Amino acid sequence: MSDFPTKYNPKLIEEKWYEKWMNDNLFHSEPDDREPYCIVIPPPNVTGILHMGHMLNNTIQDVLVRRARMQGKNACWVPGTDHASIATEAKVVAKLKEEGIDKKNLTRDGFLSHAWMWKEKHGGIILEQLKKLGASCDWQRTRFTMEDALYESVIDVFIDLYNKGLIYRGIRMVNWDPKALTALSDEEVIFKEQNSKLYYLKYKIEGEDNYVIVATTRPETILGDTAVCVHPEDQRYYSLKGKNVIVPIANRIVPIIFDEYVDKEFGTGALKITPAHDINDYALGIKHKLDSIDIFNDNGTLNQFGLHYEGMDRFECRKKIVEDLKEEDLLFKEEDYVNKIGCSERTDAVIEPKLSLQWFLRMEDISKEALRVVEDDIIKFHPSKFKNTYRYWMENVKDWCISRQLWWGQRIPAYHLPNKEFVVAKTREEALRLTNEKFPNENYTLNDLKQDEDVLDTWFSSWLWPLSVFDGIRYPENKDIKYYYPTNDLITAPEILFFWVARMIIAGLEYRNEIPFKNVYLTGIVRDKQGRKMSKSLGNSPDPIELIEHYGADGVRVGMLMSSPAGNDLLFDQSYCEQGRNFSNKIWNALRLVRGWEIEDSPQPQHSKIAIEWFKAKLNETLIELEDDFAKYRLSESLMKVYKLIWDDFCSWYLEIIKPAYQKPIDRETYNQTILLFEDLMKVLHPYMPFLTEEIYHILKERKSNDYIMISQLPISYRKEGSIIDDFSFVQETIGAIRQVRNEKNIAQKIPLEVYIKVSDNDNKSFDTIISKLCNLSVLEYISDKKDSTLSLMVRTREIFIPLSITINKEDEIKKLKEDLKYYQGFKQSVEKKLQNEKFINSAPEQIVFNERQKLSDSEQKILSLTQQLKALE
RNA sequence: GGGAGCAUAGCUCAGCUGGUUCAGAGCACCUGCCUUACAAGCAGGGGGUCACAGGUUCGAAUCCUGUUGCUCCCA
Repeated sequence: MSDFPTKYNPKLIEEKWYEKWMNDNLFHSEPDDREPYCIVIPPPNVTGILHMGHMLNNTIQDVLVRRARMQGKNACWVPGTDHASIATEAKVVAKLKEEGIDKKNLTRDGFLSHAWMWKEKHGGIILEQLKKLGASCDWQRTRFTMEDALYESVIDVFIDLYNKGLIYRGIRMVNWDPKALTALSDEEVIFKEQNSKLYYLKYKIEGEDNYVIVATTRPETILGDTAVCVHPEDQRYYSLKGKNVIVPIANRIVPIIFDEYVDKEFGTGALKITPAHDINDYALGIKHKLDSIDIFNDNGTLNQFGLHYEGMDRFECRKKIVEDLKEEDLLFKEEDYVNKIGCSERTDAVIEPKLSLQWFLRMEDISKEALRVVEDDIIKFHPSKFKNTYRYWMENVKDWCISRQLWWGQRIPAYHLPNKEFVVAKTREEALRLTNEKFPNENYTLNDLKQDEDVLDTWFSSWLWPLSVFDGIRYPENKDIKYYYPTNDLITAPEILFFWVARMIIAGLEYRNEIPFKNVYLTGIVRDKQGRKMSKSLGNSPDPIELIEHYGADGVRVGMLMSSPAGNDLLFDQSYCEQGRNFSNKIWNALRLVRGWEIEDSPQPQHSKIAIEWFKAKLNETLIELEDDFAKYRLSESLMKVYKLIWDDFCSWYLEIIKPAYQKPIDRETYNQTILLFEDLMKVLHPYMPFLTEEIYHILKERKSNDYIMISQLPISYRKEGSIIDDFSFVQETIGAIRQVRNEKNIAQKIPLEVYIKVSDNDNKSFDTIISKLCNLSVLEYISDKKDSTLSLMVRTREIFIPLSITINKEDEIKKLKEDLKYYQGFKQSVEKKLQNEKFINSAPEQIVFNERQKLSDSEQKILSLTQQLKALE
């Protein structure tokens, strides 16, 4: 006992076991003839550090993987990171800047070597932190989206899709990040509410003294205006048909066009059209064949079309142009206005819609099958409500802009030729061959080929993740991909349902004609107690590593799981971790109790025998319920069931029953059985609390050096039979009722009580020794008559009498009995009413009617006995 | 503006195809206990017009309609 402190200390234990598991290579998986169970990790960003979202996400994955492993499956959890082109490039640029190096002065290769150095130094942080959490990833399979095999896979896919005619190059309005100097996808733009101003500008009508007033939030873009648009049915502007207006400051003459797109209610009902700088204007520009004047440089300053504002930043220019407009009396008025502004997810710069030449993937056709497999539940979403969101996106899918104007990423394998044409090929040599095939008369040489400067969107790597981690793109017949693919479960956040999940489904179907995973478990967002999203800027996120230090990884895992029913946001509070830690301690102390017993070869007491029988049934019942919970991905409920099985059923009931008197030995049979039950409990708990359970597993018994709980088999459930669980719950109610008497009458546990039970036809006396033991009874007898001057109580329909040495308050007892009587009389009446209703008798199922009859007879019996008790008292 | 979802105890949530698992769990709270595994504990207890208003039904937290409030997604 001296080796076992009263408080469980996770620190050393967790380090010890993780190291042993690693040394014995228990996380590693190779294809064999067992059923595979595979999860690929959602690759965390290589720039990141572990946050609470990762903790939740990876705890769930580890629970699923560990459980599968203990079910005898060949479990494989593939870890890795993605290269996060924009975020990483931004970090590297910033770091170089600190060192006085400007990216512009570096060559592409020079910059990339800095980026790789940065990656080597910082890229593995999250993965190392996951080890502290207990994650049983197959670290030998760790992948990175920029490593050679995965890089090549991305390039192969690009070439293949290009050759299939699915990738094209085109001018489009893209979301331009003027800080990162790259295009962003729609999903990388965050709309934020902002207080701004609505300016009302005067556009003079050509040849008249009149003007049209146009409202805009972006007066600086007037320099790119090529029309003013009004609604064709707007009476205010009927007279303007066929006329032109003069753009203020630019003094350009532009037409007034009519289109139903315009909202008559907004502003003045007249809209300025700037096709180069607004997505809607762009569409109108095409429709009405307007010119498109781009007034910005890539970095958000004005170009030569910005006239005398050239070189000025767009926001500076806005201020200046408003002043100038005022001066020229072209500003009619300005008013406060709240609108939503698109900002870069990574750099927070205000997005500039910009026309540019980009690479796109045609999405419409390849999305169809990906929608169907989710609609038909071939891939199941948990919770299923996300099917709606998925459908909406897939039915309105837009072409995917896959190029980024960066260096850190897979460089687009397209080679531009002096004749403005290009070829797509894996190598420069191959490109030249293609070129000469295509343009045999030009006699181009290698020096004429210029590779595209852009890299591919990071998601264009991640969408291959379930394939590329097994090298399934380059070698589709290799044994890993054939064995592990399709993977089983994907655990991720709903925010990236489209970014990532949908695209993985598309890629899987395209390249293996098979779904990439069977289930998608969508976790909630981790929020603080006030419901705010946890973020670095708010500083409301606890440091996960500190949490682990404080509560133990097991405690934190329990805390995360307890607070997170599937798909719900999780209002995280450290008290959940505290609950997890307390649970560790509870189990630890149960171990201390059991290990402290001295064993003796004596006959097994009856109460222990029954307790073992009951607890086995209870364990079995829980195993069955857990199977159902896991089938439905209800992890927090499953954990709660194990929690209660251990805390309530095992500790509070089972151990209290079999516990020998102080300093008395326990019989060998009960002891052995208890060790086995304890071991089973630890196995069931292991997926949730891997460290504590491994430790206890080894304290319960001497083990061989290669015997670990993490690779043991989960207890297997059998068909439920017998009524011991129901019988025992009646016993629990009885004990509870007697304890309540003790509590109310303030009788200490050490004072023995006498209890008399009124005989009935179906008394089951086999649990009586348990009642006597747990209630500390000196007498437990069955009597045929009621006992006078005793306290009486009812458990279900059984009457119990307890003689008390202290005087009982007659008045109180009568009052209580009368209240009970009134309740049961009312209850009986309502049941009778139901039974007298012919429609009920005719239309309700037989079982329901039978139940009602049962209720009636039970209540009658209660009323009878209550009446008798009252009579005896009065 | 379009779409989706949610509303049950102080908090976080279960509650399946309407009917004894029908009002439940954990935490928090209250009372009494330092009982010899555990005060990070033990025993017991209180607490909800199931958002509101209608409807369907023999019967509604559960199905339908509307109202209110909140959340998310898209524009």
